[in-house]
Amino acid sequence: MAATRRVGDEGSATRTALLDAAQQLMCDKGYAAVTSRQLAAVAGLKPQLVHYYFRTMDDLFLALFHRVAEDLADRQMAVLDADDPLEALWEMSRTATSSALSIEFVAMANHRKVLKAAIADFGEAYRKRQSVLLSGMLKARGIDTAQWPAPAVAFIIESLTRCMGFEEALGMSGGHAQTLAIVRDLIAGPARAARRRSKASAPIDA
Amino acid sequence: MAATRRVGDEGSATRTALLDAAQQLMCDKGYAAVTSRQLAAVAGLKPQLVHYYFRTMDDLFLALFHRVAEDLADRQMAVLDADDPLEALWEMSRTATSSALSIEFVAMANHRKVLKAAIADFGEAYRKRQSVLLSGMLKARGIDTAQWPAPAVAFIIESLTRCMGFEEALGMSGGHAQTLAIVRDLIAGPARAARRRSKASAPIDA
DNA sequence: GTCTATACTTCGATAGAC
DNA sequence: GTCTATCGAAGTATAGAC
Repeated sequence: MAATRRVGDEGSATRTALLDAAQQLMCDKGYAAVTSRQLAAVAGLKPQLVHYYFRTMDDLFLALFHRVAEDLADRQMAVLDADDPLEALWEMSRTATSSALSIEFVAMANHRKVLKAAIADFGEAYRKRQSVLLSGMLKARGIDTAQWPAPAVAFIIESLTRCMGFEEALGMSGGHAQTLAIVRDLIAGPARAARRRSKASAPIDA
Repeated sequence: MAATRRVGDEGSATRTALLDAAQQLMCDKGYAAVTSRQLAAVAGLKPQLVHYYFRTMDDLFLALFHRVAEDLADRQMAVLDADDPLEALWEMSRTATSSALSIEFVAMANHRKVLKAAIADFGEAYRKRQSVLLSGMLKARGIDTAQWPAPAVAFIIESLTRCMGFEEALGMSGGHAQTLAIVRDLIAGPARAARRRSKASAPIDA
């Protein structure tokens, strides 16, 4: 019976090593490569230890997700310490949501029910915090939040960074440079953006 | 040897049935559920027939991808026949790139090399055609394409629709409604958008 | 074209010795 | 906590009869 099974301690070095190996495998070869056997091979351990520390593979993926989610939440709040918080938030999104790991988790959600719930929960919470952060940043920039609501901007930022990460991983690049230029202008602020463009006629929304 | 193996005819009804079953399985349970056994079970056939029509699972996924890619290319060109091509293009992206099938293919690219190449090739070609279509539409709307280059707009549209599809599948919704409202305004055109907003002060880029 | 039979591999998971 | 041994299930793929 499952209830009688032992489970290794949370602080164990072996447990951490298994999570590290899982993370590495997932990035390099995709989540399908994260099996108890391959995992053990990478970590230099026996496959059975995986089941000792994490009863099921679902438990392992869940533990790994929570570990990276916590790290992401920390990095999210850290943008407030930056000189230019808005730019920091954009760069944080670029490196975080577009990472191979993040892509794999989203991809995995479809076939692992417990992960789907965990990812959705964290995603919504992350989006809410992002909206709060952005709300302040947009106002500080003098941007009309009635026209550009913070939750929309949060979604747009995550969409752009996530998809660019996707496509970069595939080897695609069409439209990336031009999009980055637009974002650079928007982040730089109205004044500097205007100077960047020689003939700034007919803005899209005016 | 592989070269001596037989391969079923392209026009075969059984072959089509297998592709249909693969498509259904992929949408419902994710690509990991598309195995020769489960495939045959859905189609009411024997697993070995999969290998008769498609020597390997890679071949099957490739054939399915090309089938949906062709369909997507057709729908892409069809937007030109619409009364409002720009809105048609947006709606087409909503239903096409955000479909569960599309998501699964992107997710699968990481672990199936042949698919990665096929998806990247099609993705770039699709983006290029989309840029050409959008270039005309933006000019017709009086939008400055120096400020909003067509490739960037193409990328942005695909990012937003794809990620919204993702998140909807996960059960997320934060920022979606607000983003759709912004897009509706942009598509409706400057004049109508201005009327929609009571106090349109300080547009983000002016 | 479709079937039966089958080979081989890898998977998740458990039991029990040490 | 880590090991050996092992189970049953599911995967891809092939050979050959009909």
